[in-house]
Amino acid sequence: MSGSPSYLKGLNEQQLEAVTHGQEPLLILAGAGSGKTRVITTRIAWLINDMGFEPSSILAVTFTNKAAAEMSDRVQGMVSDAQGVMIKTFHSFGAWLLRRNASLLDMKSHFTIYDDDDVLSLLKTLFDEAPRNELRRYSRDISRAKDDCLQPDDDLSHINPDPSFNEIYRIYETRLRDIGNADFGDLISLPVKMLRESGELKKRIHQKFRVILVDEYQDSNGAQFQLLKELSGPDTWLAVVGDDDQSIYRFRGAEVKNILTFHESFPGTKVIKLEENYRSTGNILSIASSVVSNNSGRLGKTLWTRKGSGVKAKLFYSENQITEAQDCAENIMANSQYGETAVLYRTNAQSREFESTFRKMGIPYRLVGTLSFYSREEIKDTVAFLSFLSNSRDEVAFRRIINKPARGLGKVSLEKVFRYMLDAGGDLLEASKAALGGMKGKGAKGLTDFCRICDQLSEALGESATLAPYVDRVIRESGLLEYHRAQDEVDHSQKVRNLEELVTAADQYDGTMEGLSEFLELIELDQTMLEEEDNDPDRVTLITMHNTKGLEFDRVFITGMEEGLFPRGDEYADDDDIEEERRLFYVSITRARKELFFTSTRRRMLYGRTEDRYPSRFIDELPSELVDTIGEDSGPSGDFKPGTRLYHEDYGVGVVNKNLFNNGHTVLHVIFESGRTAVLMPEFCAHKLEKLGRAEWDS
DNA sequence: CGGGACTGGGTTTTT
DNA sequence: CCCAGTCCCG
Repeated sequence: MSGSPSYLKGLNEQQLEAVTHGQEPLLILAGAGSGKTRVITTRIAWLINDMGFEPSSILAVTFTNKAAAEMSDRVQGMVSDAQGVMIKTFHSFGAWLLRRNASLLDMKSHFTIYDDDDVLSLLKTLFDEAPRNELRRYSRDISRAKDDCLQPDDDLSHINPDPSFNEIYRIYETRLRDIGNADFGDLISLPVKMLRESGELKKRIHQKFRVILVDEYQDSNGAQFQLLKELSGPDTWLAVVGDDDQSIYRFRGAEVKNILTFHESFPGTKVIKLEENYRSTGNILSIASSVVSNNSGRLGKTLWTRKGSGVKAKLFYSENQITEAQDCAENIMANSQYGETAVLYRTNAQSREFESTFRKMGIPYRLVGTLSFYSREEIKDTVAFLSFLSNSRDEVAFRRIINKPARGLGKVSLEKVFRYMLDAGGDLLEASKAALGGMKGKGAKGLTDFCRICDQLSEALGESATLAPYVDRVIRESGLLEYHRAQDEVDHSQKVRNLEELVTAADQYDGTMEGLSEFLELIELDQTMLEEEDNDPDRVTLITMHNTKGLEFDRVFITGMEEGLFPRGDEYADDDDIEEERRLFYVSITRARKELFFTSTRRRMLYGRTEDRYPSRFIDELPSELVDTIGEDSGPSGDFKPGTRLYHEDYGVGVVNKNLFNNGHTVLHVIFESGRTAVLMPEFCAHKLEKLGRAEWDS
C-alpha cells in the first residue's frame, strides 16, 4: 500500500489508531484539545471511503445541536456523499425514532415536545393546590426518574423519598399520554421501550445502523446508555468518545460511570487515549492538570503539548463586580482581539455587569445562550398556538392562548370547557364547541371567536408552499400580533420584530402538517438557533462555563472565583458536588489557547444585596509559580470573616457562616454550637460579642 | 373580567 | 433584584 489516503495524513499515532480501529467496541478517551472532533469526522470518512459503509448506515450522536452542526459541516468537507450520514443529538434522534414508530406505543407521530416550562404548567393544572416550588421539585424529580428509564411503579425512593411521589408521577404520566405529547425524558425512554418491546423494530434498526459513534459520552445519562445498548447489535461498529474529567452535567442525570465502566458493558472494548493537546500552552495545561488532580475516581490522563510554556496566568482581586468588569475590560482593550477573547462566568446573572461595562467602554460583545429566543413570551405564545393547531388535545398550549389576547374568557368559562373535555375525547377544540351551547354573553362571543379562528387556521394549513406565510397568518389572526404590538409601545420592547424573525425561520419548512411538526420540534430541541446573525465576528464572547464546552479562545477570563459562587453551593455541598464544580473549572481553563485570567471580588451585589465574598478554594489549587496575582485578597471587610469563631453572651460559642454587607451594615449569619443559627449585626450588639479568632476555613 | 399595584419567595448549570 | 402570584378596584 503506497501511502494512506490524504485525509489520514497529519494524524498522530493514537488518532490514526482510533480512526482506523475495526469492529470491536471502542472507547476513545480524548483529553481537552486533543483533536477529538477531527478523529470522529475522519473515522466517518474512513468508514465510508475505505471500508465501504453506506453513509446512511452511519449514526453519529452528540449532545448539543451546536456540536451536531459542526460535526456535520466537517464531515461534508471530507466526504462527497455525506448528507446520508445521520448526525443528530440524542434527543432529536429519539424524536425521529419515536415519530416514525409512534404507532407501536399507540402514539400519534405529530406530538409536540414539552420543555420544562410546559411540564411545570401541566403539573400546575394537575396539582393546583401544591405550592410552586413543590411543583418544581416534582418536575425535576420526574425528569430524573426518566433519565434512568424509571416508571411510576418503580422504586423511586432514592429520587424522592415522599411515598406519594410515585402517584404524582403516575398522574402526570397518564395525563401526558392522554394529551399525546412528549417531554424531554420521553424522547430517550420511549424509544428504549419501543426497541425492547418490538424485536422486529430492533432488528430493522440493527440492520440500518451498522456504525454508531457517540460524542461527549461522559455526559450521557442512564437512559441514554440503555438506548445505546438497544441500538447496538452484535455486529454494530460502536465507538464512543469522551473525557471523564469534563463531565459537567451530573445535575441533569449524567452518569460518569457510563464512561468509567464502558469496557464492562461492552466486553472486548479497545481503549485509546488521546493525550497530545494541540490547543493550549504548557502553562495552561499545567494549571489545568494541577486543578483536576484534586479529584478522585478519574480514569487518569496526562495531557502534554509540543508548544512552549507560554505566559503566566493572571489573577485579579477586585473590589466588587463593577471593578471586576473594568479589570477585564482594560485587559481586553489592551489587546483588542475581541473575537479571540471570552469571558466566562458560573451563572447567567453575572453577565449583566459585563454587558453594561463593555457597552460603556465600546467593547463589542456577543452574549451566548441566555434568555433563549424561544423562551420569550411572544414566541412561546405563537408556538403554543401552533402546537394547539397541530394537536388540539394540548392542554398546556390551550391554557396559554385561549385568552390571549383577552377574549373575555376567565376561570368560569374555562371550567365549562373542561367539563366537556372527557366527552370530547380530550379534544379541547371540540370541548369548546360543545361548551358553547350553555354559554352566553361575553364568554360565548370570545369562545366562538376562538373556535372560528382555530377552524380557519386549521383549514389554511397546506395552502402555502413554505410555512412562513402560514405562521404569519397565525400570528395575525390569533390576535397575537396586535397584542404584542401594543406591548411594544408601552415598554419599548421588540416583540413584533421577534415575531417577524420567527416567520423568517419558518420559511425553511414545508407549509404542511409535517413541516409544522418539524418546525415545532426544532424550536423545542434547538434553542440555540437564530440566536445571532454573526455580522461582526470580532466580538468578545460572554458565556457560561457550561456553554463553553467544545469552544476555544486565545484569551479566557474566568470570573467570579469566590466561595459560594464558584464553586457554586453552600456549606452543604458534598464532595461529589465540589468535584463536579472542579471539572467545570477544568473545562473552563482548557478553553484557553494562550492567556488565562482569573478574577475574584471582595464584595459582590447578589440578589440585590451587597455581600462580602471570600476567595474560591479553587484559587488555592492553582500552582502559584504559574500565576501572577494583581491586587490584594483582603478578604471580607471587618473583623468577622466567614470561619471566625466568636462568643455571644446569649447564644454561646459559634462560627460565622456568612458575612453580608447590607445598606452599609455588616450582617453576620452565625451557626452556634447549640445548633441554633442567628443573624447578628455587630455594630448593635458589640457588647455581647467576643471574637475567639479564626477557625480553619477548610471545607 | 382585566389590569395595575403589591408582596413574598427564589435565586445554577441545559437537551 | 426579578419573577410570579395575589389582591383589589374599575
